Amino acid sequence: MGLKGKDTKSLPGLHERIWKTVRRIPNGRVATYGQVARVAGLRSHARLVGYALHSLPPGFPVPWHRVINAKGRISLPVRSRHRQLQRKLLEAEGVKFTRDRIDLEEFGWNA
DNA sequence: CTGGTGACCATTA
DNA sequence: TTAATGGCCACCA
Repeated sequence: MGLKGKDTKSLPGLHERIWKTVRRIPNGRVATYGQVARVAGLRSHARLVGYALHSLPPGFPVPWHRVINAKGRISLPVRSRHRQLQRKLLEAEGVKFTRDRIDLEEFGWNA
């Protein structure tokens, strides 16, 4: 019954769906791209989550920084400012990094 | 239509 | 532990 990956064509506003889901991640917690995709009902669209966040209008009320990759790391380019900003925002919420990694067992969102 | 791209992921070596 | 690989598919030029 549910969406099995291919019938996403008829779904309108995939980006909105994704943003909406990201808005549900609690303060001080993180979710992976794949997890966001699953919760949004878009199984095989982990990459689209990254794309959707990338194309997020500046100042749009979505906690994009709470989304990281499956390894528990920030996916943004090492050199970019956004990467530093993301880490800063997370640490300000109490998320701890061990080297460059976040313990998903401890800070992962229980959706 | 076609082909390239990517803020991904699970598996394998 | 990291690195490579194949799959994934909406988006864009």
